[in-house]
Order: sequence, then C-alpha cells, then structure tokens
Amino acid sequence: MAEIQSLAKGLKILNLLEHSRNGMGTTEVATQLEIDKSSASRLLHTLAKYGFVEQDQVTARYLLGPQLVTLGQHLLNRITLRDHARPYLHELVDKTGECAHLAILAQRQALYIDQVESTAALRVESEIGTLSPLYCTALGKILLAFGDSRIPDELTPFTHRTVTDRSTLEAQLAQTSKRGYAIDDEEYNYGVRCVAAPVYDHKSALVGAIGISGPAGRVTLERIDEFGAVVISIAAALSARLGYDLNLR
Amino acid sequence: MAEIQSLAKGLKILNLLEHSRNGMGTTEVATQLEIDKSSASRLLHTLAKYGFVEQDQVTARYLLGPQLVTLGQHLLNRITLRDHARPYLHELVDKTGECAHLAILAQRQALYIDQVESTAALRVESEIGTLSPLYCTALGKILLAFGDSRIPDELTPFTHRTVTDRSTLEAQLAQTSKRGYAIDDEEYNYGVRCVAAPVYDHKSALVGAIGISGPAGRVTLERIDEFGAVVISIAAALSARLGYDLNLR
DNA sequence: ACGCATGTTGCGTATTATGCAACTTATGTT
DNA sequence: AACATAAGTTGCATAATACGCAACATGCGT
Repeated sequence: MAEIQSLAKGLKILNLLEHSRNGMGTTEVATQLEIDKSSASRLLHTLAKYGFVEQDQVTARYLLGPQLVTLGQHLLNRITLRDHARPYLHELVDKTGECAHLAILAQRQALYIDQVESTAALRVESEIGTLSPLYCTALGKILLAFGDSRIPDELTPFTHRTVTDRSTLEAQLAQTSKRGYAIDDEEYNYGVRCVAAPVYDHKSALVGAIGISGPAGRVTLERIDEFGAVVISIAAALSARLGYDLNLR
Repeated sequence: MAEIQSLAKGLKILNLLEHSRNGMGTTEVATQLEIDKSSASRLLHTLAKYGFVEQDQVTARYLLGPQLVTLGQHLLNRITLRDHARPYLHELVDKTGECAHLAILAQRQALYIDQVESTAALRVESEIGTLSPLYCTALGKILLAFGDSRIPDELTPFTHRTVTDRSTLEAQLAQTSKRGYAIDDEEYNYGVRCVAAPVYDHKSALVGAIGISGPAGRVTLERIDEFGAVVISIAAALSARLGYDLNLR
C-alpha cells in the first residue's frame, strides 16, 4: 500500500532527531530528508504544534517533544507483563550477579521493555525502549526460536562472531528450542555474553523473553549451562505466575 | 503557520490511540477524525510502517507502537535532571511518607518526568509522562510562579476548589514566590493535597519542580508549612547538587 | 556595519491525498 | 451451512494541498 508521504516525512523527522545529540535546525532536517527548507519548516511546526517536537528555548533547535514521553510511557504501562516480571528480574540478578533484561517481539525486532542492573557491574546506559535484532541477541533468538520463526533476509554482522549464515543460525535455533535457552556469544557486542529463556502465557503462547547479560570474563562458556538452568527456572516461574491473567497479545 | 494536514491527522491518530483501552479499528479511527475509511486505512498503514502503531496479532486492532517507547525513553535518558533528582525524591518520601514527583515545563504544561512512591500509600498508577495543567497543581504553580509566568487564558475547573479566577490565581502565585513553596489544595484531584518547590540550576534559572502529594487526611492544612519547609530544603539541596553541570535546556 | 547563514512567508503549479464506489475478507446470526 | 452485516482494502477521477521557488526576515560572527 502506498504510504501517505507527508506523514511519513514527519515520522522520519522524529527518527532523525533521535540520533542527533543536540537537536537539529530546519535547514539540517531539510538536507537530511532531501526536501526544501520550507517544507521542513512546515513539517516541524506541525510536529511542534502537537508536542512531538519542541524548540530549545535558547538554541531554537528542534528536539524530541514531551508527547513522545507521554505516549511511550503510556504504552509501557499497558504492558502488564512488565509488572509481573519485575521481581523475577531481580531474582535473576540476585542469583547470577549479572544484569537482567526483559524483551518482547515488536516490529520483527526485540523490544527491551525492562531491565534490572546488577550491583556488581558498572552503570550501564538504560536499554529500555531499544530495538535489537533477533538473530544475534539471546533474547532475540528466543523470540525467533519459540515464536515467530521467520529469519530476516539480511544477517548483518555486528562482531566477527555474528552468525551470518542462514543454515548455521537455523541449527542454533533448533538447538535453542531443544535445550530451552539461547546464547549470544559476543555476537552483538564484543565482550558481552547473554543467556535467555522464553516466557509463556497460560496458553503456552510465547509472550517474551528474559535473560541475563554480562562480561565474557564472568559469563564463561564453561558456566553457560549453569546460567542457562537458572534462567530457564526463573523464566518458568514467571510463566507460571502469569497463569491465567495475562492480557498481553 | 498552516499545518501539514496529513501529518497532523497521523499525529491525531496517535493521540486517539492513547485514550483507547484495547486499540482501535480503521473504521473507528475514521469516525473519530471525520475522514473516510480509506484515508484512515492509509494513514494507519503509514504509521505502522514506521513502527508508531502496531496491529494486534489477534484482534487486528491498532495499538500504539514500539517506536514511541523507543523515542520516549530516548528523550527521558537525555534529561539528566532526572538522574540527579532521584535520590532527593527518595529523601522526600523518607521524610514525609508521601509520594514524590519531579516535573519540568513542556508545552506550557507540567511534564512529570519521575516519581517515587511512598511505601505507605496504596499502589498508584505511574504518572510519568503525564502532562498536567500549570494553574491547579503544586508543581505547575511553581513552574508558573518562578518560571514562565504567563497564565493560560482558560482556567478550566477540575474540582470545586480549582481556582478559576485570574486575579485570585495571581495572588496565589505571588504568595507562592514569596514563601518559596506552592500548594495544590484538592484543586486537581479530590482528596489530594500537594506541596512543591522550585529547582534551579547554577545560573538560578528554573529547571523544574519537585514536590509531594498525598491524601488530604495526612497532608493537613495545619502541617502544610511543615511539609513546605521539608520540600524547600530538599529542593534547595538538589539545586545545589546540580551546581555547574546541568545540561538541561 | 556588513555579509552570511538560517528560518519563514506568498504564491502558482503539480503532486498527492481524498472520497466514492466496488471489491474482499471476516464475523456472527438464524 | 448459508446468509447478512460489518470492517477493511484497492482503483480511480477530482479536488485539495503540499511543494519548491524566490523574496523576505532574522540572527550571528567578523
């Protein structure tokens, strides 16, 4: 279906602004989108009128607006899985000493919807709200193996360990669903290993994935099975807890 | 300036979806915006393409999409005031036993960017991301009295205590800036009193407001001055903490 | 004060969003 | 099970409107 172009342009502007450190000016936006200054100006004004962007009082550059916080937070509040999962994330941190994460499938990617940091680890930038690829993260592989199993066409490498071969990945996914947990062995970030397991609702339908992630030095390959067992048991406990009252998808 | 209408329609759809419990269908959206089904269909597809809305797999109804979480969270992470303020919000809760909130000025409204709940109070729905009016909330009155002092044209009442008279409000604001803290005496929600104080950066420019809110039974008018003093002292401590390294607006 | 860069407004044109109607798909009813 | 009703999508001609150009306005640095 043909997209509404002026709406699409507006949405593209929002995505542009996400990646700019200190906001953008009209001309800068126009250049990036390859449109005229005047169009950029009018689009920005419309976005501003509805609170999706905001002009910095001092620099007059456009920044993402409060309406996005409002809508984003509103959506997070809807996702009751998150509320249920919180204590289990803490339990994961207690038992493993590593950071714990919760993700669901969204837009054919892994959407991180909550995290609990380990006390040991140095402060990590919040990952909540981040979309990550399915094929090279532990949480993502869970969502692929147990849920929507269509492997993306492009397997872009992030490290030299990223699996870019389709059949290798398929084998990994088969292994994952067999043993019940997934591994990311420095396939997305160097020096970081992750272990994840599936979370089910009462109908045994996949709703998300939880897991841990930590430095390769601590999360060694020898101890992977051990970590896997912990993650699986807690994921199972959470699934049981969700029982019959989960109203997520 | 004339707004880009098709962009505006798309943004309006996002706002509509915020207030729907279980998503909306194409026809429903079309009715609300008074446009044709076909237009609604095309707009929704465009929003979906960029992840701003998502179709429920089961019901096929449209919901707010993950991109909003991504962008909203991204914006929250930028706001360093929030990081600095967190311990002070906890301190407020410890000292008063009531819920603590942090807000900044956005879109001529009070944008709640963080909260810490009191252990005493029953679980309150998260207010983070909420936009509230300036003229009838304690945090808002602070932003009015110490920051942008233009009083809105319309003073819509929320309770019978809401101040709808312009000059009365002006007097209250004068009193507020004189004594250093603001009160919301059941002016926004029945049974809820709030007390708030201003947060400044190193240039003595207002950056936000923090305060507490609790049931009128506990936050009595006799103890208001006492609460005010606590809130002021913590707001001052936070302002001092912000010192010379705040990079917010 | 001057020049340069950025941002906004007016206007004619061409693109494109729109509404209608026909068609397709899903849902629920007797 | 067949029908009726509702919801959603597509094709198309028309009307609306978004667009780019150019002129104007504003702000910044030298």
